[in-house]
Amino acid sequence: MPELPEVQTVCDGIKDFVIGARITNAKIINKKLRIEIPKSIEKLSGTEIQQVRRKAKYIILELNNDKLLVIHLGMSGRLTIDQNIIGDYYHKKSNSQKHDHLRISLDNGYTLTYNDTRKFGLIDLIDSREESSYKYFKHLGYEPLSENFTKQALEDICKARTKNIKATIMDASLIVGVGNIYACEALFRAGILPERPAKTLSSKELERLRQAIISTLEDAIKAGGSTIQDYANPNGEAGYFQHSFSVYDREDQECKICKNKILRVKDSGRSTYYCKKCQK
DNA sequence: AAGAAGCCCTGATAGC
DNA sequence: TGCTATCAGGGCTTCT
Repeated sequence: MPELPEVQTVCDGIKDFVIGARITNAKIINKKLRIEIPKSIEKLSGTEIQQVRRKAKYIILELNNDKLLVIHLGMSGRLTIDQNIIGDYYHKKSNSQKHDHLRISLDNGYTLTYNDTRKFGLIDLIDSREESSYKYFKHLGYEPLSENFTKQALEDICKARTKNIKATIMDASLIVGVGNIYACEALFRAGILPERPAKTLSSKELERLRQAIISTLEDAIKAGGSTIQDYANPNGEAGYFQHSFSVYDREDQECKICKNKILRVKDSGRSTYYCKKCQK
């Protein structure tokens, strides 16, 4: 379940291995994902990867042919770096090959593999000039870690909104990158009940929430940073900041602040964890 | 227009 | 033991 911090960690982790490298071979192993992997990806041999960046929860590889390789990890997607042994001979040690979908061999001896058991991810190849009009990008909301995500921005989002605050901050057309885990964590950190309609939050509460969203994501990125090595390590696996979750997946356990039991409720099919005493 | 529900998928787990 | 039912969840599509 990668969210923004995990996606950022993956971007940071693969950078050293792919930037400046040329693709020697791109092989689609299983095209079935959220959308079919376009065949055009197999014609990328000779192309250089110039930059790696994140947009919402998408990973973007900038190529030197004015194309962007767009990757979304969905629920269970993984990008791993393995070392080729001889030329294109592929020696994968990091995890099972069972759900491999795409394998990109590079001229520096490394192989980038996309693996996704649940097939909720996406891999696409688009023209760099169409980035802003791309179907999956054009409706994206604020980047929470950008300067655009101001106090005023969050107030405008919530001003007349009747749906609850948790669903609001998880809505990618409003704010990107905040999934179920970090929505629960940020609301706990801000001391706000998840089910409250967005428009009932005061200006002061919204500012507390904004700062909680930012700090929760930043802390998770910092924690992820210490596991960057693992992405390069064939045996490694970068995980969540899970040792420090305050409420997520802690039903019936003690609240770290007040010792009351953490509660779990279902909200539009998603589990929501919170502390009834610490969150108002 | 906004919000809620449905759907995609597999593996882990619970229930019989 | 081994089968079957349930659940998890991001994000798009469809319905209200």
